[in-house]
Amino acid sequence: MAATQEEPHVTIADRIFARIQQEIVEGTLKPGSKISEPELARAYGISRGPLREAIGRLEACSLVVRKANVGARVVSLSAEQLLEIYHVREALEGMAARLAATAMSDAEIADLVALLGTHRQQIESDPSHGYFQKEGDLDFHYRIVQGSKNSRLIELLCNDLYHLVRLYRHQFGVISRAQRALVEHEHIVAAIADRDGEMAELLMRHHIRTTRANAMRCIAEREVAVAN
Amino acid sequence: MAATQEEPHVTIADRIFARIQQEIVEGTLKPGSKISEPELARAYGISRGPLREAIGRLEACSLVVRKANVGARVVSLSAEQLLEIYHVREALEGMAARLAATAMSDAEIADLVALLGTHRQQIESDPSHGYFQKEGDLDFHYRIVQGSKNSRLIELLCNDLYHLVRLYRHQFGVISRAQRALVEHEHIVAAIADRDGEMAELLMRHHIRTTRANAMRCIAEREVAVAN
DNA sequence: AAAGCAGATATTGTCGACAATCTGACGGAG
DNA sequence: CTCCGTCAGATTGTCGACAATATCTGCTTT
Repeated sequence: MAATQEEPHVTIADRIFARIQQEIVEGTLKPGSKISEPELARAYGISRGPLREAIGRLEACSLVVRKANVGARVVSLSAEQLLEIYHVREALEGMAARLAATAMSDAEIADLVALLGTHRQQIESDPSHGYFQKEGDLDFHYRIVQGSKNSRLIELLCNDLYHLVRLYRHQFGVISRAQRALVEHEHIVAAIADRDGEMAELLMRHHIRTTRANAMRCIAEREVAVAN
Repeated sequence: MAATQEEPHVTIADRIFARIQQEIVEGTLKPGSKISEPELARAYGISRGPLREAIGRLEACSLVVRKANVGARVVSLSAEQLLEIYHVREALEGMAARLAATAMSDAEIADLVALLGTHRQQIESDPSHGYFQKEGDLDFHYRIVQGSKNSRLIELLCNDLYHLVRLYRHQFGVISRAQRALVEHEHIVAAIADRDGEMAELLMRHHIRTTRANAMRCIAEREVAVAN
């Protein structure tokens, strides 16, 4: 007996859901494009039953929007909707940081410090940073949320919002400010290591507000570029 | 043309979803009880297809939990899970109050003041308060969230979390402290009327923390009562 | 020529049936 | 007597087909 391992018994709907989710997040299925049930069912060699269930779950994490008798389309985020998401992120991740400050074990905090160490190394060796830091940034936030030990918070952020975040990073070409973000990450971890939840929340919220401002600036620049 | 009225074209799955949701929240379907697909399909005179879709949506707002090849059961909240929900509520509703302080119109604020007036009247005329204030409390929170004008916040709180809140109020017999809650509500509205988002958030978070403490106390008392 | 209507086509919503899996009972071995 | 394997019943997962609705095409009308 390896452990109390509960085989989740993966179903077709599970596989299709994960697959379409990945294709949406990575941009293979572009925002605004139609999700045709017969077409996808043929493409994946499955029936429409499991496919519809998968689409339902995608709708639940707002990766697709569906209208009755019309069909589903990949979500296309407007700048306003993105702002709304950032407000939710600020609230939820702030709380996550606060909880993590008391819920994380010393070992987990040490791991987090080590992670930031590799990020710093990565940035100093390659100042052009670019792609890595994007995922590295999410990796950091992911760990903080996990550290809160609040299952509902974890599900909301890791299963829903982060996919949306990754999606819009593809949709709008948001470039992350790696060095400044890393410094802010280090401050947050320092507060958690101090077991100062109040400070961790304040720093996290400030960090996300800053990230939001950066994203909004990128989008505004992109829009004038498109207008030309 | 009456207006830009978009007929949402209600489907069977929509009706069944709303119906089961109501039965769960109101306690007709008790926590932990099994959701049998053949049984409910016969009871409602529909096929298993729309019913399964409805169950999927109920799972998305965590009113039921489902295991593959086993089935779905009405969610049964533990005290720990309830605590987690309160942390999420504190974060989200705090943000909602902050946003409402700048997003609500003067007319909406006036309506809110009027609502609290009726609550005060109700309480002073009937100090035993009891049932009414429960729904009155949710009504207040509901309006604040709507006032944030943040559609994602509105959906998270009004479509998901509030149903869970109403459910656990039935599951555990939590009695609300009407007078103190009303005073706190009035302070929050005062901050919103002052357009002081920072203060509105602080007061709302404090209010929810107090509510949480009250709920936890009620549950603890109930558990010793059950133990006897 | 543009707008509006009618029919054809395709897609979504719904249904009943079949296959895979879980649950519980029965019987036998230790 | 307890524990394990086997089998029957029921339930969930999946499939293909039918009905209801939306979309597109082409024609008529002003």
